Amino acid sequence: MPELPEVETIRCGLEQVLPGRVFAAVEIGYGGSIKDPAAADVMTRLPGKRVTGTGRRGKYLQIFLDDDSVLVIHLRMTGQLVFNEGAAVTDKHTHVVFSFTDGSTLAFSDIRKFGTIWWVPISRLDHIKGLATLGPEPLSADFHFSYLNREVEKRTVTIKALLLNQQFLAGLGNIYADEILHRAQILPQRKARSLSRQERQHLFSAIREVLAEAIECRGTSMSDYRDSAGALGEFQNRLQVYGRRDQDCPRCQKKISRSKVAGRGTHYCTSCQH
DNA sequence: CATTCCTCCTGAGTGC
DNA sequence: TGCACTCAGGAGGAAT
Repeated sequence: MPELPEVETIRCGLEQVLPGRVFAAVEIGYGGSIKDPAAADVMTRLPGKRVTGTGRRGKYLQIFLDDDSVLVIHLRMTGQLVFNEGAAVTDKHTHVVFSFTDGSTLAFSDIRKFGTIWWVPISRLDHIKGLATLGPEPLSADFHFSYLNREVEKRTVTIKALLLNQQFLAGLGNIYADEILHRAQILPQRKARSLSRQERQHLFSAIREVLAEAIECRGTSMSDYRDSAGALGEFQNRLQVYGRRDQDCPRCQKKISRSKVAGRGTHYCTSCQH
């Protein structure tokens, strides 16, 4: 599932190829992927617009256009966004294909159809609710220890639930929440406010370290994730707990546990996480 | 306001 | 082999 490192990897790939290209056509196989405006509007009005750059907030990918509008794409669980210098490689899960005037294409595919595309003026970006209410970017200076310390203190939920809350912090999903808590040696079912000051500091560092390493590895390809060139990431080879139920903990060699926490399948080591 | 539950969707896995 | 069933999960919205 694409989380911050995967979306950032895709953004980085698109930044290399999209700026300067001009949309020529939009083919829509499943209009449900386009939330706003109506799919027909995108088909008639997007052609002629030129890409000026790319951006990302949390798991929201942004493609900026020369009329001060922006395409916003959220891949949710199984979405993929693949650029091709020629015709798109499509299957029954390809829902939208953007073509550029030079014959190149950008294909949006999504098995579970949870992924969403918006096209809005930059001035109306805050009408996308999930985007408007996002917490700080974990790798930016907006995210600092005193913020985490303050937020953790006032929450009654488990620390796993808090890490998954996009309003607390932008971009974490199920995989990295588990990996971060393992690195910080904190059990996911702990109440957020029960963490000691030292645990909060370990957590703060773990968030930034795990995300930075995952970006360096170009993301985690457990199942569906591919980068903008259709290539796999590498971080699945570095996972310590996620998807490793009953295997040995790399830190202490005890068996990894899995149970449901915050409604999500959650992986942890009862021996070295406390 | 904070939190929990339900919903969207399809493919993979399980049991019979 | 086929069928019914459960599970996986991001996030919006309803319910509590």
